[in-house]
Amino acid sequence: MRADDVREAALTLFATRGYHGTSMKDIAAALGLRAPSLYNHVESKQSLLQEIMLGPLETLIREQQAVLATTNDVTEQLRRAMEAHVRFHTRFQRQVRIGNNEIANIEEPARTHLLELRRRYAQPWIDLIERGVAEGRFESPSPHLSAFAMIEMGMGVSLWFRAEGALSESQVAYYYGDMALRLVLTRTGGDTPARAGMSSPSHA
Amino acid sequence: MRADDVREAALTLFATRGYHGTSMKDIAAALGLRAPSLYNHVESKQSLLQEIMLGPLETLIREQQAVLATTNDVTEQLRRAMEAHVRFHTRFQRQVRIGNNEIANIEEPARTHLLELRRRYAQPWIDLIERGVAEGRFESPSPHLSAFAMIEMGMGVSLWFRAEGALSESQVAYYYGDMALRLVLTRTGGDTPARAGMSSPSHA
DNA sequence: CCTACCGATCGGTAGG
DNA sequence: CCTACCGATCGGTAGG
Repeated sequence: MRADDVREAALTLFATRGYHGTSMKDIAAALGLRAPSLYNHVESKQSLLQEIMLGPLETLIREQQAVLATTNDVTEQLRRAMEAHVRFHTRFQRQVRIGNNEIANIEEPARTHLLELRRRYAQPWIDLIERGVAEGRFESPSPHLSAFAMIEMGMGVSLWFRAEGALSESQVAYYYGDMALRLVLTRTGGDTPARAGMSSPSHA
Repeated sequence: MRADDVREAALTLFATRGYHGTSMKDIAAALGLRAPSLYNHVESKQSLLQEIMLGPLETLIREQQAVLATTNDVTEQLRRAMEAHVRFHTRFQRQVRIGNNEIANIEEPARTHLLELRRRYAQPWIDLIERGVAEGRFESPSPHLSAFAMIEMGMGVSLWFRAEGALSESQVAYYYGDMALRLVLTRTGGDTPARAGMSSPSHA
């Protein structure tokens, strides 16, 4: 029995029953243990929640930084940022659900830290759109709103994506990448790249 | 003291502290009462949650039906559906938060009913996009995904909208209406209407 | 509308 | 890893 096993059990239970709807006894039972035994591996129920909520968000931010460094073309950066965003939300569905639903239940100072990490993740989207507008490639009455719309749109994938479903992770990622560009690309610009659609992704 | 006062107090507390994070004692205290007195007005804590989660969703569906009946033009229907969607999400922010965060805590059979109402709300979006594609006005590799993207995008408004903010409810609604069209309008179509932008809305 | 009270459950500790 | 146990809190009822 490792601490990660406890976290994994807590992850599934928190995601399906909610934080307060899950007891330490429930988590222990999922592992074939009694509740007090969990305290040999984790500090508290609250610390489990904080690790589940903060860890994946830090991963998401790292992945964003990595993907933005792969090109300087603002259009392609936006496309790849959305693809990475969507891939994350297909892979960490339980964590995203907890991250969104349990904000009221994460205690300070972790809560403030979480909201700060969220802002830190959103900022590059805003910057990207503002730069695209400055370069005349994008149009947006409010880069803030456009960024929020894109982020929220992609988070929704975590609500319905199924690995066994009709669309693969990559197909969904390409589709959302296209949609992000649709939201801001100038309609008359001769530089608008051909849209990939889902049957002919522009890159692997 | 009316039952509505109890619901209103529960609404604010559930939205900020979560369902299980709010006790009947908390709700009573917000009204200057003791917990047992609440049972003269409401049946149970769970019934409060169910009313808060189901009532607004029924309102949303009614408003959707009304707005779709105002025109037969599929483009204009989509625009107005998104505007109504966004207006709802600026006006019922607390209810939307509870509706999204407490799905694990609403008991059967209300939970199944809630999910059924959600499907019933999503279906006209899908139908609309499919019809637009059939008419050659929209393009979408998957009307389902396009619909989910639009719905989720608009729901995000409930997370950040502030009545005292820089943008009015109408400005945000127009902006999101434009974005919905951007997601599906054919780019070469001569029938694409001029976009309103936020400074010159196309209609009041 | 209140006080008094109920059984159940909670997160967590003691001690081995 | 367990049993035994703690104080606290919960939703709800009795009875007036």
